[in-house]
Amino acid sequence: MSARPRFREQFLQAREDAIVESVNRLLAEKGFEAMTVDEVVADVGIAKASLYKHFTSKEELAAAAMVRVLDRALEEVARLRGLELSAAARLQAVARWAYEQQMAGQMPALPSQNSTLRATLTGDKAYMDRLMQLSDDLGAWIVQAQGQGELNPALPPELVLYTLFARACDPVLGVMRASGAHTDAQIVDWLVATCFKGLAP
Amino acid sequence: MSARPRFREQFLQAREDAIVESVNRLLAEKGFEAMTVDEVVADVGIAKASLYKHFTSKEELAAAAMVRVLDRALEEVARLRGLELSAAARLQAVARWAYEQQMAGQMPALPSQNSTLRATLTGDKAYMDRLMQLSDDLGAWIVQAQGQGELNPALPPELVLYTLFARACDPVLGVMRASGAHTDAQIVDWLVATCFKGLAP
DNA sequence: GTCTATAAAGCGATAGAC
DNA sequence: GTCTATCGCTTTATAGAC
Repeated sequence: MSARPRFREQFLQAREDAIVESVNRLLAEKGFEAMTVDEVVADVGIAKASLYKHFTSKEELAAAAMVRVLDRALEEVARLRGLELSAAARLQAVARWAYEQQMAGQMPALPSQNSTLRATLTGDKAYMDRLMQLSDDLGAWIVQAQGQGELNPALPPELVLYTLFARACDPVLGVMRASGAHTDAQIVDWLVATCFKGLAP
Repeated sequence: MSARPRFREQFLQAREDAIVESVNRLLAEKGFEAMTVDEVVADVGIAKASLYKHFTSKEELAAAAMVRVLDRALEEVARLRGLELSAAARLQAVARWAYEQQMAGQMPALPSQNSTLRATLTGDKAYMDRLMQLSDDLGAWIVQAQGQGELNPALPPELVLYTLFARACDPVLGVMRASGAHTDAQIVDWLVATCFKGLAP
């Protein structure tokens, strides 16, 4: 009911975007447990109480960051849908995209064990909607690729899907980059190849 | 300089073993950050101050658990060396062993980001000795398998090694088991196959 | 060496003034 | 809505009696 709601809304939206972007980066850098709310507010340059007017808990911060990355993943999926590629080639492109995001420090990493975080995520409609949308999109490509003999049909589609999700946070990338012996592009190439063709020749 | 040192030593050794076994299980179950020292002492049935007479920090607890699992891995490697198998078959057997350990809740999971933990581990001679021994053993098999054309020679041996270490904590196993749709043995088979042959047919 | 009790510090979350 | 200041809880680690 304010006199000039749109200006105010835009300002608040921009601030929320800045918060989520910072959270995204910190989650990619140190993970959920190691990231503190104090770090986030210091990075954004606001007071902690102000942050808690936008997000009611640390878990909701992580959920917002996940919504952001899922939106970008869905954008990439939509872009790939417009290209003339086989289903397997599209899945490979998605995997490559995920590795490149991780290489750029843009892939938030969440612990799979934390129960309160899981509860917040599963209760977040925005997150669950996007997660299911992405799973459906990739699942269709997986089944299609298996039918075309480009993906092992003996593997359950869910296992392929979970494997792709897991490889998006593959710790091997960080270790290989830390060794400093190879270029980022070379590492990504190897990881994509290992994911789809394995370690065998 | 006690009057009956051997009895006392044996008792203390048994208590330390009980502590490390509990830590190993808790690390496999909830990870380093979520595991609290209070949980450990409650599980073992001793007072917290008593635990700190054996181990001077939570990080050292994790290091002791890692030494334990590395010892078991080295035992498995020694066992495999006695069998008539190709280098690639031995690596595959090691991967299978690691997945089975994880399935049994015996594979401790450490965060790769925690810096104080990393500092303790790299400063722990018992841990570093075993880690380097295992890396050398597996590295020899990797180079051998690549020379025999059973492993992709285009991949740097270090990438293969890190991949095997990473798959030992592969989160895909936990998600697949949670779905409850497949047997443990079937899941392990799929994961080993995916690791070496990839998602492609 | 083991215990009870407590110190010391970090962190998530909030109260209340503006 | 934003700020400062602080609460309340958890957790690691230790002091001191036995």
